[in-house]
Amino acid sequence: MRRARARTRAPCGRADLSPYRAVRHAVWSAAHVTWAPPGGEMTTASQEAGQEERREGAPLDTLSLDERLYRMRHSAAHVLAEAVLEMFPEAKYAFGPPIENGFYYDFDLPRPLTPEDLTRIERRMRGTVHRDVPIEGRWIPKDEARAIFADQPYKLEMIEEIEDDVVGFFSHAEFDDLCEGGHAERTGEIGAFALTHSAGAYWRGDERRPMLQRIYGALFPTQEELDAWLKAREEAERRDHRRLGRELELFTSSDLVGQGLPTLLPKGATVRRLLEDWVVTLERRAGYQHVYSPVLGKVDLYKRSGHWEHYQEDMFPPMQLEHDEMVLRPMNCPHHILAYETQLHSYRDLPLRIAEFGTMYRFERSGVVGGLSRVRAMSLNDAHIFCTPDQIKSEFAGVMRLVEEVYAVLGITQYSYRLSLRDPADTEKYVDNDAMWELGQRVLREAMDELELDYVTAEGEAAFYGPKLDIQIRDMLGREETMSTIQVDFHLPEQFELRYIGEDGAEHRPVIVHRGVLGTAERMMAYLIELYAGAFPVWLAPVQATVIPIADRHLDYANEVRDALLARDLRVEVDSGGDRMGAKIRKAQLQKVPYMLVVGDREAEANTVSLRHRALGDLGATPLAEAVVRIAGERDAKSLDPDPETE
RNA sequence: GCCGGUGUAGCUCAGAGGUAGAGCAGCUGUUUCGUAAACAGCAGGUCGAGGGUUCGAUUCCCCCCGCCGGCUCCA
Repeated sequence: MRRARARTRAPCGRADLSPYRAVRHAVWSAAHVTWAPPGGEMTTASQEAGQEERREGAPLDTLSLDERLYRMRHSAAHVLAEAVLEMFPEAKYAFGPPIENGFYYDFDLPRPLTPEDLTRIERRMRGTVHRDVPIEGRWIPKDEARAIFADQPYKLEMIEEIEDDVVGFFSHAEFDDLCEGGHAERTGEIGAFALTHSAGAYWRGDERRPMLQRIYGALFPTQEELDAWLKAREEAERRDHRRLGRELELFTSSDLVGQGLPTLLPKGATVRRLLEDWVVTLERRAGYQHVYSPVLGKVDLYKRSGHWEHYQEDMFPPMQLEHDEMVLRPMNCPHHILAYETQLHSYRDLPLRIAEFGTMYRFERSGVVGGLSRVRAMSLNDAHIFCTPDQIKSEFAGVMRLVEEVYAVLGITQYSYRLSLRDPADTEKYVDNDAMWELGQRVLREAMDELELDYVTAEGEAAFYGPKLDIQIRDMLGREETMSTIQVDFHLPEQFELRYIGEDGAEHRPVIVHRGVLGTAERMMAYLIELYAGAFPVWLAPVQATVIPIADRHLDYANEVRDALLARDLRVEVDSGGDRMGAKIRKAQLQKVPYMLVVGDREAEANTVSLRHRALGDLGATPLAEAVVRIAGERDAKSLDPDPETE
């Protein structure tokens, strides 16, 4: 198995593309996403470059690289920078790597860019591509680099951070860049590209440093591939859960309520309740016990748990009551700990699994909230497993089984594992206890290895109290989010002085495994809306069937059909409006109702329905009883649609 | 929170320094129809909030708020 943790050096001066991030892209590319480069997994060019002779005058040759796309995208970033520098001679250029579907470059510019600027920049870039000039690289001494980039503060900063005596240098035409390569040989080999948008980005990804302007471009070897990607992106935008949420009447939000506080409408509430009931059932079978705990509590509780010290910034500010300061809970671990503490436990009680589907409140920064995937009131499918240290691995495996079952039923196939570790240097964010972290991280690694699962590691992504294994999914636009998470915690048991009586009659400290399967109901719904493009499988569909009477005289029979479905506990509506049948079908199609039951004279006569499926179309005359069995059967089997992609 | 964009009817969007328009949805009427949109009429907006410039602002300027794209953060 692959422990995907390679040392990578970022191009154009190894700035803010963290090793983890570079590798993460590689894993996604290889395992899940749209392209796999000729060599299979995307080895970054700089890994190869690192094996070359680093001395002054040595050719910085990348011909051996079998990474054409990487090189095309990287060179396109250089061509972009060249165009921007021509248009804005006073511009400072910072960092410009190839990324998954293209490239970007960061600039410090005298004024904000407009869409027209992008058009002009793009035109200039095409000129450079057309001129087909050679791109050349070599190693140069640091002093020479300092002279070349004398008026480029960002480049100078990068030069100073390079430990070698020589630095990579690439140029084409009049354009120079500090860069360790992975480039096309000539600008004519760059392929088909388009500048997509510009956005702000902090220098070095650090919010205390200047905000630069980042220009993003998409690039593929051929125009056909680029067009296909642009088209796919447009389609992805059409299944944005925020858009579908409105169109399908799933949820709404209002600035009268506040940012990040959406309201689930009846149809969305139906979906959530079904998901929730189902997962609670699975958890009960897996030995979890469910509790309810309050959303408001004294700040002292969170001081004891450590949340206050480490998490205060992310909590809603406290409210002052008569004698106490109260806060909205950001997590419910302390409550579950209190549930554990109501009894003195024997080792025979363990593992004890306390679960709750409750809402947490987190004061997310205003720029990040949106839709259902990033909210300030989130309903966690949370549980805390109190166990002995030697039960951690089997509990971990049990959670993974649960996650896999849930994902399989929902049809979630594109996800990756991320082992989130602490950043040892960050004692502010993380509980300061080296031994505890080492142990927790080792246990998680071992557990993953035993399950033979591939993962990437991410330093600085852990919870404040312990390391975690996150399961990452991507939304339709490729943005990555954590869905499920499993966390090992030696800290909270210590804080609350938890204990159990062991076989030896002595007191021992239990371990807590925190875990979320759905993550949050909100984020899971956002994801599923996009995954299904709003066409929920029958078991989750807010309306499972619409009965469509052809004319008013068929209303009585339509109601009979409805009642037959209701008798099997199906969610059914009769469209008794004045529209023609075609319009009623269209309405039901647009609402993504799985089944339409058209009834007219023939059907009323023969006690049949004319069955239509939203994806399969007209299925023809079907005896009413048969139609009911079919729909109820699909519901009970939690079947996925034949092919949601093609809808 | 930061950078940029943006905010006109329930939704999607036009418009212009002289107090606004379309399509869909809604309502009413006519039509009773066979697998993705029948026809007609009606109604619907302090043009995101506040301030300023102006004889006059929804339009120009400032500030605030929301939304969108990123960054940072994160379930």
